[in-house]
Amino acid sequence: VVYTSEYPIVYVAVDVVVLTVRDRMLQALVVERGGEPYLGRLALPGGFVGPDEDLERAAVRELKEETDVSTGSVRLEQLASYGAPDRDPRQRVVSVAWLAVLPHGPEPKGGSDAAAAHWHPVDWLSRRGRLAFDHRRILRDGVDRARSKLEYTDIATAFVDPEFTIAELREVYEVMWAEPLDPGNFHRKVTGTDGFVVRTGRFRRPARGRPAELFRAGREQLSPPLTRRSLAPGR
Amino acid sequence: VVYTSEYPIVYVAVDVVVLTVRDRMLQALVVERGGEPYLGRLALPGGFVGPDEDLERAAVRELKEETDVSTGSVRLEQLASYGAPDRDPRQRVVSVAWLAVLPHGPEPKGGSDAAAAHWHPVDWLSRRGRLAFDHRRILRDGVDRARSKLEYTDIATAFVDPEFTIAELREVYEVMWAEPLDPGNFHRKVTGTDGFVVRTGRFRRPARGRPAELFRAGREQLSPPLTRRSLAPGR
DNA sequence: ACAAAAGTGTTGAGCGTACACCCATGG
DNA sequence: CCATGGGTGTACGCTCAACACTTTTGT
Repeated sequence: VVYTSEYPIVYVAVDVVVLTVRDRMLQALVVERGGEPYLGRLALPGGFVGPDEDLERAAVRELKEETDVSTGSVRLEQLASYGAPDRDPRQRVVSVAWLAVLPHGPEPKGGSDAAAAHWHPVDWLSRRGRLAFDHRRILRDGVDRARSKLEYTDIATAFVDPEFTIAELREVYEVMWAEPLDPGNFHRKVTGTDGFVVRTGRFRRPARGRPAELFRAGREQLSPPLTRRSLAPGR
Repeated sequence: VVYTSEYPIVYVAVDVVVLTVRDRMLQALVVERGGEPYLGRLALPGGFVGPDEDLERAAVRELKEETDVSTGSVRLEQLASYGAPDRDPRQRVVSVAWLAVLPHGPEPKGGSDAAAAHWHPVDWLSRRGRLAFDHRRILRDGVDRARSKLEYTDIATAFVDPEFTIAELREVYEVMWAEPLDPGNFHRKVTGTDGFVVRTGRFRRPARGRPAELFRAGREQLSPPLTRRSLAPGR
């Protein structure tokens, strides 16, 4: 089938910045490109939008094709669109980028594929990792967005399991902001911020020490926010 | 000329939410549609992206075609992209929306055109104004963005002239948040927030009362932010 | 002199940082 | 018993909302 248009053709794609915390590092999901251009380079998962496909649905589909994550546990949010005329050497492509946050970095699908997806630390990707297209920029924008949303939304709860301890939540903030937080003050602040977390009454036994209470995520917008200034001041 | 593609064709457009404060009201620039679909309805200024045109450049071009504003005094920021398959009844169109903020709502160009642009209060547009396509949603997203950016950026300075008084800046906040602010505390907060505003040493005489010092905009990011909570609490 | 708007002083309340301390478990 | 991590108590310092007050103009 050949499609025709009286206007110049612009392709529309989606790319997804998929973030997780593994081994106390912020990591992102990338695939190795199996074709030109940028053959063999790392790239964000993504692809073209289907003819009658909603943009968000396309992002979900691309994400599912790379991981085994169930849709329910993914939080997808639109980041921005990237449309520099020369961002793809083949033809004009405008890409709508999305941010997804997963708990615990599940193993990606089909590890034997040529285009297998892998987790890599964001620090490494943005320094030594030579990403295809403008994906380094997109990754940076996604990380910046997640980092700032920690303050005024419950996005941190998307990095942990549905039931989590306050210490697990604290680890997310510590990794994202790359600084240690006072455990006591963090606990008080999180449990004291209106509907941020909800007690379950159940507990989990850590390797050592007193059992920690399990919580579930509450409302999405935090007020007052958990400012970085207030959680990680001088030190 | 006819262009061909082996993939389904998606058109890429830009739409611009242009905001200003006039007559103590937040107003937006809209055009009356001169063709189908939505003939005669109000719509955000916008149009298709040129074949080798950057997205931001397309937004600037559309804005210039409707107003006489010089590029320098416009602040453009990407809002989001809208791509529901049925958002345009003719064909698949993905629109990249932008936010622009102007001082004082200059008169739009070519007031005699059928597709003349006009300022309308945002309140009216979002209630009684029946906007074309999903532009009501885009307008709301743009207003929400501007409103929240008042707290942690200097976006308010884009609503006033390059040299402005603190009272003019306060009017922007009062209109955007729809609540009166304490003049004294506002003055202290703004002048005390590190590089937000810079004294010029010059003054302006108001109709009545003591002359007000003129300031210029300083750095873009505010720290600490001017929180709405702290500026407009109980009352 | 008075009204009006700009701008400064002041104070009590509340928040948050730092750190001490207690709690509950495993070894 | 000790070590370890979970969680609470507490006090000093800082911010800031409220509002009184001073400054500088036009009429």
